[in-house]
Amino acid sequence: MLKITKKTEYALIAIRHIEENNELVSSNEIANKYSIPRELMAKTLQLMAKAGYLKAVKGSKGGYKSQISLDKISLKEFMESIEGPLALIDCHINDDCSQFNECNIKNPIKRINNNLINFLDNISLVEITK
Amino acid sequence: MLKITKKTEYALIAIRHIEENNELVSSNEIANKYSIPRELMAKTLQLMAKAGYLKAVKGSKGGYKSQISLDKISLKEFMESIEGPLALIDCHINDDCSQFNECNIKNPIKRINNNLINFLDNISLVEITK
DNA sequence: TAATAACCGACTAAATTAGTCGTATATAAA
DNA sequence: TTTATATACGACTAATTTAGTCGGTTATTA
Repeated sequence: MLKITKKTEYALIAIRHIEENNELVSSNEIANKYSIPRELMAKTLQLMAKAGYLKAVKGSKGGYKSQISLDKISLKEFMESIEGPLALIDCHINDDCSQFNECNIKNPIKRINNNLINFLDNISLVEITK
Repeated sequence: MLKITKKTEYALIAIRHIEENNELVSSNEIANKYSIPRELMAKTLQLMAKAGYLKAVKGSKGGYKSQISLDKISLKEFMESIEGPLALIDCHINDDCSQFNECNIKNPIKRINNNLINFLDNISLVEITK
């Protein structure tokens, strides 16, 4: 409960590592250094590149470099671009809960959810490098 | 990611319902009203009784009643008594992460985790009834 | 042309969460 | 004293989500 996924965890490890390297860093390099499964690290980096956080360079001697300032991205934004919308319970995202009408906690939970989102939105990615 | 479980969700629904009823409320009653699986609701209520939040009365005409003031319990405390310790990632709880030594985000995540726990600890259960 | 790297989708495995079942015990009421 | 209804509890299965793997493609450097 309330866990972040490995994918997000690996993404954070990668972004910090890349941020602290001026040169291109390959997926393999990161996977080895932090004992992360090769393919999974690769996939995650591809996601990050797609989201615009990283610049990818193909081919031998290729790799990734950072394309953002960490202080401009919030943890909320970063996580959502990797995992999709965040919410404590599903009905906050897709509205199709069969129990919805009778639910007596939907409003309170929504309020708490918003506060949580807000909490994450106020944490900048720079925090990860400290 | 970052979801609360159904068990916790059902527990919150139940505690609010019970709180708004002076009389004994049975597991079946709650399960029916909110379309929650009978057995699961029962199990969850038993957990809450064990944790001391509810008083259980056995037998026909039995059921549960509240044994706490919601304003004295935090959401963190309530959730943990149902699900066990909260943490964004496992190494905060059990320390046995094989990647631990090289991990470059362990401290930042721990800090963020503590803030999150703190956030939940500052929300009282009364919030659920508003 | 060989080696290395990103790219991508489909797939399998593992873990967690959700829900079920059977059985025991307690109590009220017919 | 029997029936109905309730909590109590552990073992089990099902469903969903998360984690990880595999095969094949394109791009670039040496």
